[in-house]
Amino acid sequence: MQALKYSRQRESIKELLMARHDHPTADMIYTDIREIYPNISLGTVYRNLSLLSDIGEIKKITTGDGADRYDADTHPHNHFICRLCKNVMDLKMEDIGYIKKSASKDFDGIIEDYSVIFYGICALCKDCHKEH
Amino acid sequence: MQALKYSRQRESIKELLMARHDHPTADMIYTDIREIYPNISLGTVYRNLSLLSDIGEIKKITTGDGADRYDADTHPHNHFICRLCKNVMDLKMEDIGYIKKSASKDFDGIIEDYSVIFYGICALCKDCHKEH
DNA sequence: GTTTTTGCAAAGTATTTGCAAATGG
DNA sequence: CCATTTGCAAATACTTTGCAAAAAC
Repeated sequence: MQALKYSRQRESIKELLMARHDHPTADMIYTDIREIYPNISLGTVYRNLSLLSDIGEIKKITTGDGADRYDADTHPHNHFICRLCKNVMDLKMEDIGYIKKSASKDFDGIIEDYSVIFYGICALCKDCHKEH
Repeated sequence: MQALKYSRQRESIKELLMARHDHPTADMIYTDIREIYPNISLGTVYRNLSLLSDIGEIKKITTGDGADRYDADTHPHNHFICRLCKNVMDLKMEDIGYIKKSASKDFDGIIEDYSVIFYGICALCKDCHKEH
């Protein structure tokens, strides 16, 4: 039975993640957190991101291209990834939670969760024909 | 400009993928295809899966846990992943293509595509309380 | 004959893990 | 003190790549 003990590193990772909204990778977080804890290791960052994700305090976003991203916003919302600049952004759109019911309808198992990612070209890349 | 040349290996990979519906990984395909082409290399499998995916003949499924899966069925449909047995299965459900319109509504960029994955416990794992 | 594809091996990413030392409760 | 977490380094998992030879056209 594993009791959770406080750690400054974990706290700092979560704070950092709550302060930004660009869905950073473990490595981006590692780089930033080193300014506060210069000796923190990448392994610790990965371990804490996994742990926070397991207990539901953050969300892992698997993009299908490169490293996983992390998001401190656990409210139901969807993401968009620009195929040019690769930025991961929040999408403002109406709730589509009912697709879960839709999926459950003729299914014998249990649908617990779902994740949606939209792909395309972001506003900036659309206008400039280059990456951002 | 790159012209596409026939290759038996590529053809075989596509046939194999069309014959099965379990969304295999590159490595599973590699193992199977070796019974036909014992000298095929894993690199060739990866290269062809990428190529087929790029030209839209197959679909890559990124699961967020382990290797990517591949699917020869390119019709719009959604997938379910059991968090116990990790199987990736097709979901029979009504079309939810309108979430794309929903996402486009207040978005300045271009939504080209989307992918949905449902997570939970499959019927078999639900009944047996163990993996399959 | 020129271009594309292959097999092989090596390299490249992303992530996890073993372990002794440090920290938390 | 005992359990958990850390830093470090090594290991692992997955995928891509350089290159000379083979195959396609």
